[in-house]
Amino acid sequence: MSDLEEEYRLEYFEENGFERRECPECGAHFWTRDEARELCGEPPCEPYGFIDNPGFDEEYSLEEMREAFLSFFEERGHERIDPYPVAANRWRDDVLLTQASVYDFQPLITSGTTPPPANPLTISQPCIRMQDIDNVGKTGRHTMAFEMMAHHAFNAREDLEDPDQYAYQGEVYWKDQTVAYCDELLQEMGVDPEEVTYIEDPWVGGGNAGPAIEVIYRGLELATLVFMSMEQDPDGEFLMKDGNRYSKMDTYVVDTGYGLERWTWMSQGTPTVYEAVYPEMIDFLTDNAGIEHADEEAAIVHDAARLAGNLDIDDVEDVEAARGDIAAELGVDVDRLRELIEPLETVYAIADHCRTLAYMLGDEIVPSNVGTGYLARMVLRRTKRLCDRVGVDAPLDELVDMQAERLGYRNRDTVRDIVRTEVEKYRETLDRGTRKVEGLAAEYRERGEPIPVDELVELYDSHGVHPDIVEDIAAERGVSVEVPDDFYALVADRHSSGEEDEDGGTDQFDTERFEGLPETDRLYYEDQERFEFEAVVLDVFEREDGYDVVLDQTMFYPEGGGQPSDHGTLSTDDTTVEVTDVQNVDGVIVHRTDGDPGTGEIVRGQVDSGRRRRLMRHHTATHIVGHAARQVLGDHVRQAGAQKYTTSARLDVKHYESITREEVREIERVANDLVMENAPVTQQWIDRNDAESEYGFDIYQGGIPGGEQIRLIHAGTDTQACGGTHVTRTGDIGTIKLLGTERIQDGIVRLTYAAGDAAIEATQETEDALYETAEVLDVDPTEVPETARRFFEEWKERGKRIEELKEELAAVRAGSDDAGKEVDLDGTTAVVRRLDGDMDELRATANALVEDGRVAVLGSGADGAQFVVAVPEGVAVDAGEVVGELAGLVGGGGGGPPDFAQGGGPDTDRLDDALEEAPAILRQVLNA
RNA sequence: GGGCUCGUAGAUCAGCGGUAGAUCACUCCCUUGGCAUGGGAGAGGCCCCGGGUUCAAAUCCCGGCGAGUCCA
Repeated sequence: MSDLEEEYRLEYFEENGFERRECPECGAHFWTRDEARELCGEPPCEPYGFIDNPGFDEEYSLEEMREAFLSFFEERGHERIDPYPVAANRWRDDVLLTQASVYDFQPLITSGTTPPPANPLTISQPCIRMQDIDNVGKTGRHTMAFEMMAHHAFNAREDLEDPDQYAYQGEVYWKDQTVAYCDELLQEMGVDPEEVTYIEDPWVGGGNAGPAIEVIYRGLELATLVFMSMEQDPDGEFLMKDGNRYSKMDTYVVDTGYGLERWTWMSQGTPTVYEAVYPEMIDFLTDNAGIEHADEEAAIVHDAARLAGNLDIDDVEDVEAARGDIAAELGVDVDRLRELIEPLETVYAIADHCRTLAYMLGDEIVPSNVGTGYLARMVLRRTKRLCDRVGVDAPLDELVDMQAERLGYRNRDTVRDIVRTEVEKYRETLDRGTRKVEGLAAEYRERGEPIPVDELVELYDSHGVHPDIVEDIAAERGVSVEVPDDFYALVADRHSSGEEDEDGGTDQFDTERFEGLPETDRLYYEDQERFEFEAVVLDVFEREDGYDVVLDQTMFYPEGGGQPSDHGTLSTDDTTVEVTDVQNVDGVIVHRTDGDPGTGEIVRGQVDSGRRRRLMRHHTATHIVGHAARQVLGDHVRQAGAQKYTTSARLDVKHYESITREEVREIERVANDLVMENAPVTQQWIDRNDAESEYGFDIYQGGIPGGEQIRLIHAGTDTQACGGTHVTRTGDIGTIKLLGTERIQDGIVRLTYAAGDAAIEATQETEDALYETAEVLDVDPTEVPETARRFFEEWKERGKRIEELKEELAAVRAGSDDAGKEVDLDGTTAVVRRLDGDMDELRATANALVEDGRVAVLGSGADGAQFVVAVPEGVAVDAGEVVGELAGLVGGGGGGPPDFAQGGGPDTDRLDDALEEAPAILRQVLNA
């Protein structure tokens, strides 16, 4: 076991007169040139030393600092790399957002599977950390959006037996050079090297670990230098702070992080980081919200911010606790201080949130109720709330656009459109919620009770209404609300009730069996128009209901990329077996068959070409529909999933609104234009980094493949990384017919379409339905809508007329005395009558009789035996009881309120008997 | 990916096994010199769709479609 101490004994430290010290306050070990230094330099051991006293020779804006950093490393042999999107889920599925520059290179590059885009490289990577959201604006130093400036070097051990197993070889540079660069950069900024401390602080994360150094200057952590070189290993030599053991890896990576905002802040020495990073926006917002401070007030605010920076505040509770101390020190009342500072804190948060939104939406995240889209929506709504609270009335899309412009995004119109759409949606949600709360408030005021907690939870969880909003609205109506401290825990409880289902991925292929076999040669990439081949049977595995056949090469496409597998046959001279499924198991292609062709045999393979051609058309059509949708709806349209069949295909795309009929027609038109262009569809194997730099991240519509070489499909101007089989020219698709759109979740729209003969079939089906309808209506197909409308209107008219006639009929019946039996009940007349109509007629007749002041007992045998009993006001007969008795006689039941009841039963034969009994039942009930 | 809520008149919603309702908007009449308003009358419903349970379903159950919301 080792505690890594050796790892920090750098030659650079030795040669430059550094000494290793232990901080008496916090116990951390650190390196310094200053012989007199005792403390590590980091808060809380030491306060900030740069507020009102900038730490660099010159002031830098955000943009200037970014440029200074990147060119510094460029001049020292690093290639400058464009930043990656903040939506990290685009290239990895374990996280949603980019939170550090090294995220760009995980996991494929850090593990050595894929070469880096350059080595060494430098980058300024936008990052978003949602976990700091509550602190933003308040602590003076937390931001949700930030850029992590970095230089990275990817190294592999030089003593490896097989260096080519990794995508990069040898050492570029390691710890000494990394610290030397950092030191040099600081000095170039005008920093006195005696003031800098390098604190030992081992790093652990995501299964990797390594020594790391925090770079502290005037109380501010300016950089972290991480030397990622270990991986988790139960038998490892190193025990790290997470309690796990780690061992050295063959690859080791220089992972540095220099906070752009902090460097900018250091150069300006403003009280908070926000004033250094967003000066224009803060001016705009305070002006817009009408926040003005007299000189004396401004001085208080300034001093309070400076003091806050010196305190150990890392979250919101600390801020509240610290506020009292600060007020005391300034000799100001704490409430007055809060009154002065809170609006500013809100403004700071708005500026930061707008930058966050600019990154998110600029990088084409579409707000939604799932995934990164949900995070974007949350930030947006929070920002809107903050604006409302502090009185900023500038439209949110304008505020976000200010940041988007500054960050150089080109899709600003779409971003604004999305923000407007979202603000409108939020307004509707708020309106709905407000009405709901008002209703509840009225209800509970009546009862004189506070609104209970479960209603609060329901309002938040199901309707998105925050408890504070409920409190506000309820207070206006004089109803109290108690929000429990564990409110969010209660919400969480509602989510954990369901059992987690785990169906361990019923892997129908036992992958271990194929491990010893060589990867199958994939002939289907060589010629996508050939469907016959010869191959040698390498092995055959018997299964419960068939066989798994492995060949040396195959033309059969295995299921993948949303394209189902090929079907067909394998034949020897003696036998022919059917191929019903094909899967790729780590490069070994497995054919599921109904017979055993014989190991070692040479087989002729025949792919079902009709099926394959249909799948190819649908696959190429999928690329084209995606391309067309992007053109019609905007650049943010991105594939969220796709599946191809022989008769149709579907493509799920991210979009923030539902698609209109006009847009469908336009997409269809653009797609078919591409088909008619008859452009060649070509495949290209290319180095992944070349592909990315030439075509951008948008080639990864269907997910990110591994490996150094990736396969691109070019269809006209559309380029995508894709492993599927495609037609040779777009014209081979024949035609593309959109069959429908459907919103499968908020922010994702599904397009369903058919290509080629499948398109014709689908169209014919639709036409058949129309023609058949036209025939039934006996009109021309073009007149169907008008006729249907007319028929529907007439149908409604008739329904109403029938109702009226029934009423009239009932009145007439009630007035006539030719049928039925009259019974006297203590002076009230009861009419017992059989009347074979439906329930409506019985009810109407009964009502008419009641109008006359008579009790009605009506029975019908029209649909089973049915009764209606109605009683005028003031007569002591319970209609429900009477019906209950009568219905019992026909084998059913019934009931209702005392003045009007219905019932019935299946024994129609006994209806008359039951009516015979009615007078007796009436008297019995009357006497009861 | 999971949880929860909601689809009833043009709009907002109530009703939650037993005769489909309220408010606003709409039409007409009255009050007024006119308007705001006030009084009265009327029209307007495949109670989202499809199954099931029941004597009886807007109401309960299942499935679908549509919308909203919270969490990972």
